Amino acid sequence: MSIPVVTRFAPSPTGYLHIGGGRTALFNWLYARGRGGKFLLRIEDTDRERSTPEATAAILRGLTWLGLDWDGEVVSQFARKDRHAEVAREMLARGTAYKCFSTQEEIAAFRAAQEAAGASYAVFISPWRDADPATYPDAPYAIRMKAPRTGETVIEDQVQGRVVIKNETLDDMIVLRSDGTPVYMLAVVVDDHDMGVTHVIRGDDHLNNAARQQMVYDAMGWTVPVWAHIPLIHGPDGKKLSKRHGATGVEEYQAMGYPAAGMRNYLTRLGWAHGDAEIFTSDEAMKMFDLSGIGRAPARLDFKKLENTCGHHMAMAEDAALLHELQAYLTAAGRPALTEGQVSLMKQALSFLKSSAKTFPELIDKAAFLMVSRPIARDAKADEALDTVSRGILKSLTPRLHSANWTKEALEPILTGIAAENGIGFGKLAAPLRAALAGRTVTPSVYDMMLTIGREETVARLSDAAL
RNA sequence: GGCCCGUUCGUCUAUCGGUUAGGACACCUGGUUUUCAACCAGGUAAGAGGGGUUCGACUCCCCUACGGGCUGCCA
Repeated sequence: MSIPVVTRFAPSPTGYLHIGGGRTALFNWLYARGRGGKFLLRIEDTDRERSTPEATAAILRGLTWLGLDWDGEVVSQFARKDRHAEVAREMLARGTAYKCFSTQEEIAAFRAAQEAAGASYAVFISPWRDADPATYPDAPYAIRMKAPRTGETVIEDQVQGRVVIKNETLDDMIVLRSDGTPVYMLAVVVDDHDMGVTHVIRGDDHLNNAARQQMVYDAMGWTVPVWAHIPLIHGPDGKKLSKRHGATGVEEYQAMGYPAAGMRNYLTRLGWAHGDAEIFTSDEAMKMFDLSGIGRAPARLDFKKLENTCGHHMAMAEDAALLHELQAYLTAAGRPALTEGQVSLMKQALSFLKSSAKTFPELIDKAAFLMVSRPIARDAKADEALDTVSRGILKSLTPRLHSANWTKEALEPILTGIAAENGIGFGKLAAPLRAALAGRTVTPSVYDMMLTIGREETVARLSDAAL
């Protein structure tokens, strides 16, 4: 009987949800959900200067769009500052931390002197580390962890393997600032411990930090969680992902019209693999997901593959759900909402539209024929397709549509018949039909369009064009 | 500067000492077709470089190069 898995995502609310953060959250979510565990959310808002409620809201929106639901209340790290300070005091009492009266000026001077001497970087060891409390001045002090100076700290990482850090390369990190506020490194450990986090899955920019955090666990006699430091995501050029690569915020992807299921699938496969599995649902991903499948090298974003993956999910989606997401997309992208009439037409059209669209903008574009109203504006190519001969054919076609059953089976012989009578292939007939029905020459199948808009509208559009 | 991590087709990756190095995206060719797409079939394409270890290395070790991270009273 193993302990239930508890994972967490702990972003800093200093901006939107970064795509890399989204993937980190996704991995934590998949791992927990696939094992009947819990996935918690904690906002690391201890930096009061940079943290904003807007950023927190944006992060929550991003996670929600991605479909990553968390358990329980969102924890504010800042709100727990007293608890953090309490632990710092306990470390003091246990003798695993000490009061350091060195001022920031003194520390800066030490580093400057090191640099001036041309010496290689040296860790700062506070002179108060082993000082007699009797010598303590009546001055503000910070609390520093009394870290081991010899030996090594070993991080058994599920992704990176066994990482050995020599203790002499680490300084005695401050756990409580002289103003009494806790430092991030302490806060994470205390929070993760108090929240019962069993698996810490996060970016590998924290790999080195893990050593110092592990020292805090040891100092408090707490159980060290399972570590899994995952590589960061890079831009297409292999450099760290930044604004110049284009979209870095999760919400930007929503606004670009990628379906969330496709996004999840793509992000899951970015830096993680399970044999040849490429296209899968979230349920399937939960079953397959494991830490051992995570790669150690940073992955690059590939929009082409993202689109392809999204195309599969678009086609897999259920019409009703897809319609909802389409409407959410229109809102997110600031595009006009569907009218009631368009919604009902869309319900019929989705079944064939979704099979070939990869994104919502593409879906909308293919649905142009049901978004327009008479008189239908035509582009240049559509005008070209409606030459005199074609108009004549359309004119002769409309009467036959009045009595026809409105099914593809009934319509097909009528259209092919008209084409044959005029000695042209069906392709030649389809062009003016597209032009008449949609005002453009690139459209879904003419049958699909006719069936969707119905007899009355079809005849009206054809008559308009035949004039 | 020090320490840590990484490097298989253009991209995401499989491989866990012995394979014609597999799959997916992209690309190219052909097919299907009512346009675009989708779809089907086929093809081009990879172990950063150099040393070891071994009967045998993509796989293990070392060096170099390149990329990334950490090195704060930031998170």
